[in-house]
Amino acid sequence: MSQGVEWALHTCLNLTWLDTPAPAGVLAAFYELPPAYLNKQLQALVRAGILTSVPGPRGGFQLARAPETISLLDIVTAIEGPEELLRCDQILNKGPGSHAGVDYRQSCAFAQAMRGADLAWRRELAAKTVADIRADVTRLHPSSSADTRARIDALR
Amino acid sequence: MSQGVEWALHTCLNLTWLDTPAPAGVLAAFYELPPAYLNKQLQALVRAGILTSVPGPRGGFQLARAPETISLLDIVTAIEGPEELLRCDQILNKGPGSHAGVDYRQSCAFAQAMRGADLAWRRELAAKTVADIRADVTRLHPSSSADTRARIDALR
DNA sequence: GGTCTCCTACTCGGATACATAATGTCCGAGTCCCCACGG
DNA sequence: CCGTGGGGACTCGGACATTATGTATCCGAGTAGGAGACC
Repeated sequence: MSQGVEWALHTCLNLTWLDTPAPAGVLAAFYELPPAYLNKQLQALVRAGILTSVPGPRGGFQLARAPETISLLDIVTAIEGPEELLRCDQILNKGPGSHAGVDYRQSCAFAQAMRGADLAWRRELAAKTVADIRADVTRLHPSSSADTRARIDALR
Repeated sequence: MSQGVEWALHTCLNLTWLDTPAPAGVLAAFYELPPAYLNKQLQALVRAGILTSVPGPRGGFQLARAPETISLLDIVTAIEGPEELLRCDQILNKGPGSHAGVDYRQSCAFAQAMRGADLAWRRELAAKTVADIRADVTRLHPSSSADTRARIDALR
């Protein structure tokens, strides 16, 4: 799975502490990431409606909606795309009892099982929001909010 | 996720109908797959202890143990490797409050959440065995056993 | 002093290279089967 | 007729190309902000 997912998750969390846009360069410097490449990932989050971008000076990225409404699944699908974990190519079509017009994504027993596992995975990810993570972090490290804001301002 | 997983799943199911080894070429022709590449995937299943291979004429691959003891997870991990879906690179180490000696695979809230989803996925896959799939298929298509055996023999 | 204009610096956004892993192919080592030969 | 040895064909196994995907980079379009000139 793409490494950009991890970057996107942490960056979204960092953005929850802020109330003004932060440029991609600053967000990248936070974890010493390649700035242009993080920018690319953030663009995907913008397309998914998770972030909004403002160009020009004092511009950057910020959350498009409340952290409570952003699930981890939203971020993962924004980066990785909507395809399920195992893309079923319906090789049964090439098999012996292949009837044209049959959708083996539905009838194939393996596809059903894999889809079930895929749904379980997505259910877990959909249940956890960025706000939940922020609450967990705040509980363990109450200074995170101030620390993050300070560091962002220092890099700005 | 690698396409070889789908091939391995269906091939293992086909092998449950047989009691003699089947060569990779025959198993590949069953679904019109590239023979040498399927061979490569089957080698991984052998290394994982799911199949056994016998060389020479009348040789090929066969199940190493009862289908009831082969879970879908076994096959997936044999092909894809044991890594979890999202490999956490601990980018927090580069962050502000990074304390050396802390394993962020454990403490990072995102890593925990992703690990939970990963476990849910694996639990689903581990619960379903090749024998379960075979039972499902037999229920819907009782002729599958004879059909598969006949086709394998025809290709042999 | 206030206001308008222009210019500069800064940002995102997409088009462009590079690296890595998945996919696909090929040939060699080992093994079994079959057949011919000898007893 | 039966046992035995050798040749041939078949199989896996790993080493070698090729393609696709993820990773990384660069430059252009657009915008806000500020400096300077003019009223």
